[in-house]
This record gives sequence, structure tokens and C-alpha cells, in this order.
Amino acid sequence: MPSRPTAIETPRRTRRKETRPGELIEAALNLFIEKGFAATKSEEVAQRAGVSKGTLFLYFATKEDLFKAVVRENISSLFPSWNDELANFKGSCGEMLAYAMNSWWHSMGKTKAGGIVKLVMSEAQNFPDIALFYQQEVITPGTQLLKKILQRGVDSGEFRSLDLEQAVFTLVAPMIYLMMWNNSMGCCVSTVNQDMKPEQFIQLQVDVLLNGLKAKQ
Amino acid sequence: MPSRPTAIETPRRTRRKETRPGELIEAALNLFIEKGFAATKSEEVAQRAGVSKGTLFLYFATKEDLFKAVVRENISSLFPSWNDELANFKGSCGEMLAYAMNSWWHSMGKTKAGGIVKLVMSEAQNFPDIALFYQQEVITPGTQLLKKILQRGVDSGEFRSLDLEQAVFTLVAPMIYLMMWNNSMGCCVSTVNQDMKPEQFIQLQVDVLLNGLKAKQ
Amino acid sequence: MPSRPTAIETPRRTRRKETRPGELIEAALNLFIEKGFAATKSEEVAQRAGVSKGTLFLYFATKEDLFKAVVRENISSLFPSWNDELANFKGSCGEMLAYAMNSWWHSMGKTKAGGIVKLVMSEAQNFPDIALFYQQEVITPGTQLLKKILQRGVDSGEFRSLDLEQAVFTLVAPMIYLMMWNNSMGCCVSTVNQDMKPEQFIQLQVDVLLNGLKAKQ
Amino acid sequence: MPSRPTAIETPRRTRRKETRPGELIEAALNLFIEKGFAATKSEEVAQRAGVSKGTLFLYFATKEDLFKAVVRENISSLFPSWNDELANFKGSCGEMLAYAMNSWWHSMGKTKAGGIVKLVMSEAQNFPDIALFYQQEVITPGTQLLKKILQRGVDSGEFRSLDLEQAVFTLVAPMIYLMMWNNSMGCCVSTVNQDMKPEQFIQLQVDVLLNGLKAKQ
DNA sequence: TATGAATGAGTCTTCATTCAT
DNA sequence: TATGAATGAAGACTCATTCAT
Repeated sequence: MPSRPTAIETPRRTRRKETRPGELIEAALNLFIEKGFAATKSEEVAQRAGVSKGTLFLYFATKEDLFKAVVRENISSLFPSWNDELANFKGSCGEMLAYAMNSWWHSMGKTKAGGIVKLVMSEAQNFPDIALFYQQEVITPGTQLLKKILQRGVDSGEFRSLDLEQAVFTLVAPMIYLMMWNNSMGCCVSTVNQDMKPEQFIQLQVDVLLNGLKAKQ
Repeated sequence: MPSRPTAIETPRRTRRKETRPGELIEAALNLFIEKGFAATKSEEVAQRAGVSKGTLFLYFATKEDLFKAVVRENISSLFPSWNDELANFKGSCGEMLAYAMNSWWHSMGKTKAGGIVKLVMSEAQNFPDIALFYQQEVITPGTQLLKKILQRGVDSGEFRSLDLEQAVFTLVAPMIYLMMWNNSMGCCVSTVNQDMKPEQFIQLQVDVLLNGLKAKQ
Repeated sequence: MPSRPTAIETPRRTRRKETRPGELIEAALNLFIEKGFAATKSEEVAQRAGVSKGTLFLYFATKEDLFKAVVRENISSLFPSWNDELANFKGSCGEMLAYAMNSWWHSMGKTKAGGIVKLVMSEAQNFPDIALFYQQEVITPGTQLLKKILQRGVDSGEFRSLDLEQAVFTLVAPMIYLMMWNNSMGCCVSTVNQDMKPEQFIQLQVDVLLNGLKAKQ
Repeated sequence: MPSRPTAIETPRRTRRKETRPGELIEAALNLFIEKGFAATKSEEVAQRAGVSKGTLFLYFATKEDLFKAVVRENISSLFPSWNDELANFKGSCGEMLAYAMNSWWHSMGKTKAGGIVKLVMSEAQNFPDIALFYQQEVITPGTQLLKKILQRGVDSGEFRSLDLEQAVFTLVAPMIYLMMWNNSMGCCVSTVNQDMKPEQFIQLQVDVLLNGLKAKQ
């Protein structure tokens, strides 16, 4: 009976197994975003999750599986309740667009979710099913949402007639670019000194999208 | 009499000091684009260049050096004629913008150079000096170029007054996005079936940038 | 039913964290002595320790680190009891010298430790920190020890007056030489047939050191 | 007829093939002494000899062969005309011994030859035929020489009766040690600060060998 | 002969994964 | 379940040696 502990025991190992995968995914998410898939060692992930290397593989058979879980888990959350907001929005379509883009930036663009998107785009070729999944979970519904906004604007005469399919890209591009930038070049802040001020950029972006660059005659 | 060789044999061990680096960079370029930096093994690169493992390291001390060479070789060449074209361009600034964007797409967006840009953005965090290099060689001069166009437009009254710094991003974003898309999700054509028609997209993009989405009253 | 195993199987993958480093050092010691540092491959070391290649690097980050560990482990232990023995020695200084030299031969000269000394002298140029370490751990304390003996002899009038610093070399030289010989030329016994009988040599050596070669008048 | 050289041509490639091996051996000698056999790259050798890598292998089929040549070439020179000097020496045997040891130090101990001896002792195990060769060319004749001196001393009554075979080692040991030291630990002068003054050491050594440590009663 | 580009077997080292405890 | 010691396939890089010129 070696070294009997005194009084109150610190409850190590108290976490339930149900929470483990989540903790591992959380840890992996952060590391993958920080360093990319290849450069992240599975041991690091375990460590950051406060778990041993072996435990990681108890929950995820492969590092790739872990990656997929990370992405899947976090992609689903990329669309909160936007559809509702859209349905109930009072105001012009221009306002709605402005609102959507700002909202997007605050609720995901500048959060970790942005890192996921970057991750997905970076690794898509090596993980076709992730690509497919992302397509289904994010791109398609996102596109639908934006199409609706645009369609409404066109129907009401606020917007001019458009090829919706293409126009959606026009809305998406600056958002994705903003987020890619922040998660790649933007990280090297010390060295790469580029004044990218997201909020201002979005402001201008909305303005240009709606009104164009040309001066009104 | 074992395995009698047929007709003309391709000679092993050809000496081609001058052309080797180019061939190796070409091979690396393709593989890096296909599979990413980490997933590409240096032996593969050598093989694809029709050379032995050792030869690769005769020309590039490190896989990382090879990567840098690939980036340098394929990126630095991107801003040669553009400055000239800009200086001599006859036409409105809107036309110039349209021309620039189309030109960009044809001369690099849809070429392998596009793949490099994707590569750089994907790996920037792990290669700070690549990021810096890219910043200096590509981003800064590119930004200058676009600023000039915009400034000219503003000066002539064709464009409205703008925060140039930010507006440049507005021009760049769709281009980068287009190229990122084509080199990540777009590759998984079989699975991800999204109708991205670059030329049309650019067309619309230019139109929207200039005129905005709003219907003219 | 392929190759039915006999009786008791030695279990692969035994967990012996405590004993591993020692076993690895032991294996490395022998191989380094046998073949030198450069000619010993790390996999061999692992093999001889009954362990896989990876395990070696679990305990020693570098082959060089392993080398250092080997030296440290086998050298630091060389000056434990000697200081005590010296302090408590009853007898003349001449006897003490004779005792010290014989003792040295038995406790390290002819053991594997002798091989290490040879190793250190052979590789010193390529491993400056090993040289420094050896200097601090072995040479300096050893020199101190011998100086004390000599000083005592000089003080008591048993020995004549001497430049101690230099005289120490005189005591050390034959010991080191003996050991170098045994671990280089001496190994090639089959070919190099030289009658080096260490015990006799030391005997004579002590005699000459004390009494000189000259006949007493 | 490209770029015709003017007037007097600088005679590159003038060295005759007869001198090549010597130059290569010279270069190799220095490098082997500096860095050891394993750590010396064959290209370095070629370079230092002012020759291309290929040329080296034109003269020596193997790096090992080169090593052997280096040692053989330089070992033969380890015994100049000492036998003559001995035969004609006027003076006591003690004086002769003193002379021999000082002479040894000046003519080879402190020269590159010392490096060769160190080299041989370090690599003997990996090159048995070198060991054999060294035994035949250096050790045996050297031993004979010293035996003669001692024998003469014993015969004349100047020295006491001795087991010559063993006594020779007594003479050799400090010499070899001195030279090993200078070519291993001694190199790390900056870090290993040990005051080894060869000339003084030899002086004392001779004195002790002849007269012993003991005070004369 | 001389060159130096090319080769590829060989080495160190890493790290995802396994498994005895 | 959890651990972390052990594994070994894999990969970057080296360098003695070859050979086309």
C-alpha cells in the first residue's frame, strides 16, 4: 500500500469518455489551423488534449480520420441560423447583403471557422471526401442562401438582372479571400506588413458591390 | 543472352547541367501542385525529371530550397510585361481594368502559376521566408500596378473617390478566389460539380465592380 | 499453420524503460570500441541491445548524443574510490605509486573503459565538447590525484624535487600508451605479434620511474 | 575559333602525371590528420590537391586504398638515418638516449609524422593490413634500434640489467603519448587548456628514465 | 588523361501506429 | 479504457564511385 493519498483526492481522470473525442477534435482543430495537417504530429494533438498518444488512436483510427472528423465537426457549424434571419429580415436587399457580409465576418470569418475553410481549401486535393462533404455542407447551402437574397433583390427591382449562379461567386470571393489571407500570409504579420483591415474592407466591398466603382453621372 | 535491348536506347547518365535545374523545377512544380509540398517526396521529383535522387540534391540543397526555387522561378516572371502594357494602354480605365483582369486570368490564373499561388497560401505559415518573398515579389508590385489603374481612374473622374489601399483588395479578391477554387475544390471535378466558368465569372465580376449590383434608377 | 513456435517465446515489445538506456549504452560502448564511432551504425546498436531502431532514438536524440552518453557513463565512474584509497593509504609513496598504477590497470586500463579512452583520443578533434568533457571529468581530477601523490613524496623527502605538472605526464604516459596499444595495434593479435605483457610492463615501469635505468654505483 | 588567348599562355595542366599521386597523398595526409579518415570526403582531398574528383579515383581505386597509400608512403619516412647516427654516436648511453628522444621529437614527433602515428592507432582496427604494415615498418625496426641502445648500456655497465623487450616500451610510451596528445586533445587548445610543453616534458622524461624519481640517499 | 555530372546504396532520423501493461 | 514504450516503414540527405564527354 504505497504512499496513501491524503484526504481529498484530486479527481484526475474524471472526464467521461463521451467528452474525449470532442476535446481531441478541439485540440486537433487548433493545431491543424496553426501548422497544417502534415506538420501537426499526432502526439502534439494528444498532448494538447491532455491525453496520451495511445488514447488518440482509441478514438480515431488514423490521423486522416481525425482530420476528417475535425473538419466535419466544424463545418456543420458554419451555418447557424442564417436562414431564419434571412426570412425575417426587414429592410432592403442591399441592407440585407451588407448585414450578411458583416455578420459572416464576425460570426465565422474571423473566428476559427475561417481557419477551417483555409484548411479545407489547402487539403482538398488530398482528401476528396472532405471536399465533397464541404461542398454539400457549406458551399451548396451557402450558395442557396445567397441566391435567395439576390433573387429577392432582382424580383423587387432593387438589383438589376443577373446570372445568379455567377453572381454568387462575386459575393463569396471577397469573403473567402479575406479569410484565406488572414490564415496564411496575414499570419506572418511581423514580416508581411500589409494593411488589411477586415471591417473597412467589407464596408468598401459592400459599397462597391452595390454601387460599382464608377462615378455616378 | 539476357534481355536483348531493342533498337535505340535512351542513354542513361546524360550530362545536361544547364537544363537540369529547369527540369527539376518543372517536375517539382507539377508534383507540388498535385499533392502539396509535404506529400511530395524528393525522389518522386527526381524521377519525374528523369534523374536520380542524388542529382536533385546536386542542384538544390534542400527540398525546401527546391520549393523556394519553384516559387521564384514561376512567380517573378509574372510582372514583366504588365507594367508596360499598363503604361501604353489606350482606352478608359474601365476598359483597362477589364483588360487587366482577363489578361491576368489567361496569362497566369488558369496556368500552373495559379497552382503556385495556391501552394504559397497553403504553406505560407510553415515557410515564413516564402511568404516574405511572395509578398515582396508578387503582392507589393501587383498592388502598385492596380493602384495606378485606380488612381488614374479617380483622377480622370471616371471612378469615384476611393481608399485605394482597400480598393485594391476588392480587385484582387475575386482573382485569387478563382484561382484558389480551381486548384482545390475545383480539382475534385468528379465529385464536386460546381459550374464555375472562369471567363464568364470574370466578365460579370468586371461588370459588377464597375457598375454595381444596383439597378440604375 | 506456419512455423509453430517452440516452448517459451521471448516476448517482443517488452517494456523496460528503466533498463533501456543502460542496455543501449552498453551495446554502443562495445560497438564503438570494436569499430569506431563513424563505422558503427545506429541500427546495429539498437539490434545489439535487442531493440528496434526507433527505440534507440527514443532515448538518445542523436548518434552523437549516444556517444556522449557512452563516454559520460563510463568515464565519470572512474574516479570514485581512488581519492579515498589515496587518503587512507599506509605505506611509502613509492608503494602508493606502484599500487595506483596496478590498480589503474586492473580497474580500467584493461577493461572496456580503456577502449573509451582510446575512442576519445581518436575522435576528440571531431567532438570538441567530448574533449572538453573528458578534460574536466577525467584529466583534471586524475592529474590532481597524481600530483598529490607526488607532492607527498617530495614533501617527505622520498622523492626528489620535481616540476609536478610535468611529472604527472610521466606517470600517465605509460598508462595511456598501454591502453592505446591494447585497443589498436594490440587487437590485431593474429597479425601483429608483439609481446606486450601489461602486468610485467607496469612492474618494470614502476621500477624505472622510481629508480631509473642507471645502475647504482 | 573562340577567344584566342594572347601571347604567353598560362600553363594550366602542366603538372606531370608522375607527380599527381604524390600531391593527392599529400592532400589526403593533411585532411586525414585534421579530421580523421571517415570525416574526410574524397572530394575535399581532390580539391585540396587541385584536381577533380574523378582524377582521384584514377590513381586510387578506393578511399581505403588512398588511406593505405597515405600511411604507407609516410610511414616509411619515419626512420631516416637513425641507425647510422646510432652507430657513430660518441658519448654515454644516457646521452645517446637523451639525444635520441629529443631528436625523435624534433624530426617526427612534432611534425606531420606524429599525425600519422595517431591516425594509424585510431584506425588500426579497421585496417588490419595497415596495422601489420606499421608493425613491420615502424614498430619492429624502432624496437630494434632502442634495444640496441639499451643493450649497449647494459653491456657497458651504465644501465642495470633489464628485460629489454619490456624496457623498450618504457622508452616509447612517453613519446607516443606526447604525440597522441598533441594530435587529439591538444588540438582543442582553446577549450582544453593543459600546459603540455613538449621539450620540457622530454627533458624531465629522460631524467626520470635515467635516474628515477627517488631521491638519492 | 582529366573532368565533374550523375548515380544509388547507405544512414540517420521521424512519426503514425501498435500493443503489453 | 488509458498509457506510453516500442515498432518499423518511410523519407531526407550524403558521398564514394562511375562514366560520358
